[in-house]
Amino acid sequence: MENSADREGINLINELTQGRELARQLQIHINAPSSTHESRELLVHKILKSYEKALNLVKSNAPAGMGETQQQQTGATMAVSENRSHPSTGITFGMSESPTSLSGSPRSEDSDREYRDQDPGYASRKRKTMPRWTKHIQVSPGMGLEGPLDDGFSWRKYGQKDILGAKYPRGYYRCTYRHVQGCLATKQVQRSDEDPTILEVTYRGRHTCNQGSESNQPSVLAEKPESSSQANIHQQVSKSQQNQQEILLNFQRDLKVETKELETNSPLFPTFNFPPASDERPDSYTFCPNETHDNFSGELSRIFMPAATSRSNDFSVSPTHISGFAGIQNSYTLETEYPDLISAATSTTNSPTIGVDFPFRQMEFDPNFTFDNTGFFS
DNA sequence: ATGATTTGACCCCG
DNA sequence: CGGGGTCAAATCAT
Repeated sequence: MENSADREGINLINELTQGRELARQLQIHINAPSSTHESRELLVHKILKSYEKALNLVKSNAPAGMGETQQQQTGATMAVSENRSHPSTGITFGMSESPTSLSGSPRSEDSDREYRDQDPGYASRKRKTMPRWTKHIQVSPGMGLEGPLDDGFSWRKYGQKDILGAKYPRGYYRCTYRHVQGCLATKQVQRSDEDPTILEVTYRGRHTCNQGSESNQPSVLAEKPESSSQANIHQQVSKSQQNQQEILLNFQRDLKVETKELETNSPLFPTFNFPPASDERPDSYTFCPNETHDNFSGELSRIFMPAATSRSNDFSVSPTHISGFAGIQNSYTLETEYPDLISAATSTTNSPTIGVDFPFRQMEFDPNFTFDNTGFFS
């Protein structure tokens, strides 16, 4: 059993380190002509969130009586003011800790209760490695696309629950093909109580069903045109999702080779960003390395820079050329809260690698997943 | 009739 | 013990 104090201390350091790194990136962004408004906003959002987390960590150790600042995704509210038909999304990618959400409460996920009976070890392990990331989706008030908004996959609602401290209930969705194809992907949709036009969509698990797998045809998805109540948006997204899934799979496969190089410094990870490509190929994966992980970046660039975008020091993000999904900017931020892995890494004598390989080896990436060019360590 | 949603109960975990 | 997540029967929609 680990003392939680150590763990929180590490997390605190991580948060602060990430905040610093994000601020640096923001600085670069400010000077970079290629930087977009959205990406900067996103960085601000992440910085704020990082500090919120850090504050929470401090508060948890501090004597009671300190004011409770509301933790909410301020920056996610970055309304894409220029176009209201362009809902914006800010995505946080995490795996063992809930992002600063409206509830603020820790979550426990057990989507596989059934399996656990037969194979507890398997189930719990699988659950722990289940990736989780959150999008903050802003929907325009007038539009009907909310709730289970169509992200290229078909979901089936299996529950709804009032969350403590949240105005609106949280909806639970699982992949429609869960039982047919054993796809364990789930998502939760929580409307922000501050701004009801913001949906916090937390995805969990990778789609193993066909809708996100290997078919590259333009119209693969939704063999089931359900959800007549909600606006069915164009679903070509899934194509790029499939692509990205493959790429990401390659990504994690290749990555574990390089992890040894990363033990040098603070556990910062490079981040990257590629917009949800409109069509078959996401044509610009932009990947932004951190200063400390150049070899990492080299490795990544090999994988993530299919085309001309090989300027590994550039932060060029082009979230503008989105299509398919009503212009939603998909920027996913990897969050690495992995206390277990950290404590494991730090306590192990012969492997000082700060769990660097964790996110890519154990995490399964989702097809509708895009990296962002901000530090994804939190 | 079939499949999705609703909704209260149940389970697990912190 | 309480909150969050899931199950599953009842209900609704197509």
